[in-house]
This record gives sequence, structure tokens and C-alpha cells, in this order.
Amino acid sequence: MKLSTRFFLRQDTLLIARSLLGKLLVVPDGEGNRVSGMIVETEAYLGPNDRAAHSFGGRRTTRNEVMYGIGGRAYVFFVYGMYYQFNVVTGPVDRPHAVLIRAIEPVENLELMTARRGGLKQQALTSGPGKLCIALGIDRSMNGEDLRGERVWLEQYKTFRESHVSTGKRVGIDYAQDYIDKPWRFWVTSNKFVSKSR
DNA sequence: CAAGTGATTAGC
DNA sequence: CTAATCACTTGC
Repeated sequence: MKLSTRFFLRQDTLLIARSLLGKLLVVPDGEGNRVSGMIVETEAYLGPNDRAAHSFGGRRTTRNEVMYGIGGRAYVFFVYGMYYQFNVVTGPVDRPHAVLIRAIEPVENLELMTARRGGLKQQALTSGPGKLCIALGIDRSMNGEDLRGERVWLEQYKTFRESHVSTGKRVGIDYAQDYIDKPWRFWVTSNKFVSKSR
């Protein structure tokens, strides 16, 4: 069953980032087959007050516009000339927070994911934000997509106790000054699909 | 470890 | 208009 809109409207984006661990991210292919993976790593981006966020200081551009919309939609952006990143927008209108999905563990339709990733070994399939978008077929056409729709959504799958969850600093935000060390990254402890820190 | 890649942004 | 940047990945 798809996650309710209420889930994405909780006040605390950090709590949402934490509770997304164990949820299933589902992106059907064009032919009615489910392709999915369990979320094992996330990062919270806390809007205007977070120097690492695209919406820092109230920055509002064509790219990050959906961050300013209602929670429960996809924020997909393109970076480094090659990769897409999939985020979930949280909170009410005009509170531009989002949670980046950094890694998933493949669950349904491994064959298709492997083919899309060029036949790499299993562990490399979805262990990073750009990799999982390739494996799931996520691109810019899903930016702004409602997560209650038919193109991409989240489902309850597993629950992890606090003792199985780790937190630490976010990856690839060296420009974020005093926000570099905020422990706003969450992952399933010792899960082998969690991305490598750089 | 460094190149690759091009959309996006800020600054003029 | 132009130049710099970038919430990354891969292959050397």
C-alpha cells in the first residue's frame, strides 16, 4: 500500500528521513512490471536554514521549484552532466525541505536493473544516488510527480530498530561550511548497498 | 585518484 | 552573454 500524504507532511524532516529506511521505492517499467528496492540510505536537506540545500537562503529557481510545493512529490534534478538524483519533498507549501534517497537494496526485477546498469555486479547496482536512478529508470520527467500516482511511489516494507540505524555527515557538500558536519545522513548499519563515503 | 559531462546558476 | 559550479561515477 502506498504511503499516505500525511507521512510526508510531518513537521520533522529528519524524522521522515530516518523513517524512510526500510520503505520500498517502486518505479514500474513501461509494461506494468514492478521494479523496486528497499531504501537503505537517506539524507535530509532542511531548506532555507541549511547551507547544503538547494533552497538555502530562500533560493527559488526553475530547478528547485518543486521543493516549494506540497510534500509528497518527487524532486528530481540533474547533476555533473550525467546523473539524476531522486528526492522526496516534505512538509507544507513554502517550506522547501527534501530527503535525498542515496541507496536502495534491489528487491523486484533485478534482471532489468542489471541490464540498465550494464551488467555490473550486484552490489554496484544501486549503491549511490545516481546509480539507483539508472537502475530504476528515474529521469527528469518524474520531477514534480505526485507519489500517490502511478509512475513512482513508496510502500511500507521493513522496519529497522534504532540499534540498526547509523547517522553521520552528508556526502559531497564540501561547500556547506558550518553545515558540513550536521549528522543528517541516515543508513541501515552494515547494509552492503549503502554508498561509500568520499 | 582524476577525468568526464552538460544543465544550471550567478554575475556581469 | 559567459564562466564556474556541481547533493556523482567510473576506470585508470
